[in-house]
Amino acid sequence: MRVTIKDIGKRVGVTPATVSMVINNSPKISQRTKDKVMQAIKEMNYHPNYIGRSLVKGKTNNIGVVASFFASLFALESVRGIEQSLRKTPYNLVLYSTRGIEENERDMLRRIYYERRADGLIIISLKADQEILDEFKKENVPVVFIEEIVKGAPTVKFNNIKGAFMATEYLIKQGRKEIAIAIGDTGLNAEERLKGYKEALEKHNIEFDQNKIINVLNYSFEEGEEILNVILESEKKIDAVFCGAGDITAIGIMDAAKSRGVKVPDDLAVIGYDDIYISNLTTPSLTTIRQPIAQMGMRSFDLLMEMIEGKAGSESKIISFEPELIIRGSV
Amino acid sequence: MRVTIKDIGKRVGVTPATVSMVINNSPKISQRTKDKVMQAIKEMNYHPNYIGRSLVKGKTNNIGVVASFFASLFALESVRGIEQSLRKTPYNLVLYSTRGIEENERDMLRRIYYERRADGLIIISLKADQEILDEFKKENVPVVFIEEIVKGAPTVKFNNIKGAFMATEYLIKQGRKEIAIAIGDTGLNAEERLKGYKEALEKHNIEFDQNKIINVLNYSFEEGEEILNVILESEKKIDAVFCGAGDITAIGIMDAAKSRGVKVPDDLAVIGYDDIYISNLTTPSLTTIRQPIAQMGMRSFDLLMEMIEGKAGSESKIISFEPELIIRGSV
DNA sequence: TTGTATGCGTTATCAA
DNA sequence: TTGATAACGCATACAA
Repeated sequence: MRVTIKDIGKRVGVTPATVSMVINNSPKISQRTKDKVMQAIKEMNYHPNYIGRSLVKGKTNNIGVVASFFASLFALESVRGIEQSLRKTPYNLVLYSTRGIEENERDMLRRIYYERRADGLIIISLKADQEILDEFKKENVPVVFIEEIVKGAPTVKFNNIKGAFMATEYLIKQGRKEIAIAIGDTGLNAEERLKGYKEALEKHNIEFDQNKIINVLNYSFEEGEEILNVILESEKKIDAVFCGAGDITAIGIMDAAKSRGVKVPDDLAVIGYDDIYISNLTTPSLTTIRQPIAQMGMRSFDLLMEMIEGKAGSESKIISFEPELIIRGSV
Repeated sequence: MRVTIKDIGKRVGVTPATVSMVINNSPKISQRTKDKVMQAIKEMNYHPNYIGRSLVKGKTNNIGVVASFFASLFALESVRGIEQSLRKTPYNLVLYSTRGIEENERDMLRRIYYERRADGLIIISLKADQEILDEFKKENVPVVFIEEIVKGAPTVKFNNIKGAFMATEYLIKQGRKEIAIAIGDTGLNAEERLKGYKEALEKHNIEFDQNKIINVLNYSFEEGEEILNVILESEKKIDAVFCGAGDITAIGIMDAAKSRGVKVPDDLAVIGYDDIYISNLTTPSLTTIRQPIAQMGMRSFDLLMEMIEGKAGSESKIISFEPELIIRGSV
């Protein structure tokens, strides 16, 4: 059987309550009893049972991280950052995957919430409806969102507008005139990056051309080839592409260019988004926008801690992380 | 306040015990009571409290994953695989990082164990001493190891001997005679890969030459340059290198070769280990050994489930995953 | 078929 | 300074 405070109490000749007070460093226990109890704890190799403690305290010391999958670079990098911050605290990380099923999200969040599985939640790239958020608030379960903006809770996210702006402006400053953008057509990120692209054009008095938007669907390496085809078949001679869809697709574009005899960056400048590891190793290496994902994960955890400790409110606010332009060989 | 079985009981006019039995689908409850209770559960939006349930059941429905860090490709890929298998089950994943502090490992494992934090443990690339393992057994907490072999518990790992053998033999069959191996000098993996390398040489009657072992320290891209230097300065003219230290270093070797005017594969054949994403995208693309890390994560979780359900014993055994030779352009 | 009583391991309140 | 007792939410053995 496990050793409990009862056993310790019996051994020392005090009640479990006293043992508990010793464990919790109550100031009103005599040094003598303290010593005796501590001694017994060591000798009997006692460790407090988390479950019992949680039940009476109403606190799990768990932080839940919810995402549709833990498979993407983004989700795993976020987890990495969160874990890094969490090391300073007594909290543990519990991963909840909604298995990519959208209807699951509501259920999942509800369950975590009502079943008392976590003291706070970090929700990665998931939408949550107002109703659930209100429930969470009632019970004081703090929530931080990553990348998705929901009214009534803080969001930690990247400044995509600025990232796209920097990329586009850099292309312009390098003398490119006909700049295409390859970007997904759904989601806040794509929207913002398109906005940044437009803003850069506007600032430099280049007219925005709807035809220069190339729609990206699955963000794959293979899709780079299709994108290159669109570029080559374009009416205007495109001399640069900002691939807001990410480095993987950008590298796909470069790869397709190579086999089609299109020289990067001379014939076509390419700039990516993400700065994944490989981007430094391609030929030419990829100029791109770096997002400090892990850092953002850390910040979201820190914020959640502040909320749990009551140092920060749970009102809507956006904490924005600034991207960085990494200049390499593809522009 | 939260809704508990007490509240449900009051509402319906039964005792909490009855409600509990309904929730747990006891066959000896009349359909009428069942219906009424279920109705109330819905209306009052009741969800069972996990903590309470865990306390009485002695079961947390949590699976702990312990690693020194959750930062490496290997650890995160494993988590990904584990999570994938876990989706079919009611279990949740709790991540425990030992923060890279070796003394922490013991403490960490002990705490998880005694504090009843998890029903089972998957330990990634960590050594655990016999003593702790014996404790775990006493309390019936099943443990599965990934990559590290410990007496008294099953291990899921890759067949490194075979992987190295395949790589080396492929080089031999391509007509290479002077084959170097770049490999770390500590750890089971390095040991096994070196063994596979030797076995391939032996099979093809090539004498093993101690001088062809190139010691790798930090598995970095940059280290590739040093390795190439060793190769070029070698007495015998080396015409191939099996980089058992991994693809990143292998790509570093190729990169250094390019800037030194050494042609891959003509002057020097290079073969890596891991098949990371980028290996398909270098010029030339890297021939390498692929390990299905995520799959292995899945298997380790499945095995743990079998142990928890009593379908599998917890005795020492090794489940080995076979690597795959991915032939590309660098050999 | 349902109710009563008890216990899981801990903490907190009140008395002594 | 310590002990007795109740409580957290739930499940189960036994009684009714």
